[in-house]
Amino acid sequence: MIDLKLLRDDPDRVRASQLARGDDPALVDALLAADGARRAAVTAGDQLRGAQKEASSSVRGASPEERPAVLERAKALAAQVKEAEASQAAAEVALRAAHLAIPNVVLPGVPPGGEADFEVLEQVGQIPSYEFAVKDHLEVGERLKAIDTERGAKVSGSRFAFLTGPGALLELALVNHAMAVAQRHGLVPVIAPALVRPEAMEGTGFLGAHASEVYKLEADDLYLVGTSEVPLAAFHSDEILDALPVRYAGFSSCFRREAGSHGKDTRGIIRVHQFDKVEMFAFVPLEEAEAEHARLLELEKAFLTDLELTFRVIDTAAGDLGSSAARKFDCEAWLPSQERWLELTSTSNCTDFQARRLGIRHRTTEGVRPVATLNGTLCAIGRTIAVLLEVHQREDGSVHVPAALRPYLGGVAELTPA
RNA sequence: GGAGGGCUCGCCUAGUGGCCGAUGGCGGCGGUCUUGAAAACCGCUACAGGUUCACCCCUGUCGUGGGUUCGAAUCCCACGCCCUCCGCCA
Repeated sequence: MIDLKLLRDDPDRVRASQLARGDDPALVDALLAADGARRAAVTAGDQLRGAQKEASSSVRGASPEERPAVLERAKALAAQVKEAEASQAAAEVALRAAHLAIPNVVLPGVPPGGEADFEVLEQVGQIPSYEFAVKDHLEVGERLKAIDTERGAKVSGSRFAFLTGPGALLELALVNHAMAVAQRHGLVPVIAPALVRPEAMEGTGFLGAHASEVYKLEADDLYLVGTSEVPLAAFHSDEILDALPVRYAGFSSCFRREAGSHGKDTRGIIRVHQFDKVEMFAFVPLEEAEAEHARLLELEKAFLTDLELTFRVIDTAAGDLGSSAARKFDCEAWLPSQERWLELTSTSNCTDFQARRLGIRHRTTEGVRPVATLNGTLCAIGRTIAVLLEVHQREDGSVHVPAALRPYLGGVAELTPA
């Protein structure tokens, strides 16, 4: 939810943000109108309630003669209060609906436009070249007996895979390395629930435009999370935090319906319904959000560098931001088999948008204020394995293991087909 | 799945129709005292909304929603959540 004070003070900024995202600026005016209507309803209700309160407390002191008249007056006011409360409730509902319709206000500097309008900030490493015909990650993985998509499909359907042998060990190594890095930088390791209540899902903004991406367990009114951002954000919901910053690194399985991506990335494990991920999450004062965002990006870059991958960093365009994000940086690694960049990590500055919905605040000298929330991928494991297998493959089918991962793999320097 | 118990201000707790936004303790903050600290004593100590430059003031909030009533933390109904015991179970 955006800050209504900002909207009142500077509606043009919100309109400009809507335009940059390619969303309807008229929604901003609808929200302004709903806000005004609610305020009028609240004021009217407060006055009536005050009068009614006075009337009912005068009932006790009334003499027997005047009692019937006083009671009559109090009753009449009670009826009016009831009406006023009904219209106040209606105004609140209308305001909330209008409020939820507006995504976060983008930060200055975010490129306007859609998915293709990102800005490349930097490239780390050289695009690798190979003196043999590169295989894609599935072929490499199958020869290593690390990935089994056929049995994944047999057991669970399309877009499911088994990680076996070296594949499974690689996952554990990546998790361990990610958690070690996280701890070294002061993030608290967390194993998060993958099933959450509707409030958590809604509060993080995943039930809006992307609701069809989400698995829901109807019988239990629970959702399967698509990222541990959801449980990590909701971890402190309805709390007033004493000391900031608070930083976590959460591990969980992630579930995505991939409803709108038929025919896209169908091969291998680049786009599957279930994968595991280590996600960073930070709660900081609003003024420190941008600095924290830079910090999360640095951690992501360092992690990819540890894995000896080539990647570029992009500043995502406004229209490609999630509804909660005010700015988003993606790290995209080079995928040799397709000779293209593939998103491996993503870090979003959600400013106070999620915190407002989730009721996460902290005390400042000016009072209790919503915090800023930020998230960032430390390691999306399945996709990272896919890229590692491709980038570090050799002609003989073996795969070079980056030095950073060796301690977690019994010291081996390469994976070889059995 | 079966049977009970409970949800009040950061934590614990008092409170069975108007004098309750709500008692007391702990914790926290400020002050007195002290070279400093502790102890003791005094004071302050929820959030949201409306109005306001600000103070004041007004309104709402005792798990949530509804009902009864002139008036509800207190009575009624529904729901949610937490806990305990039994059963089952990684």
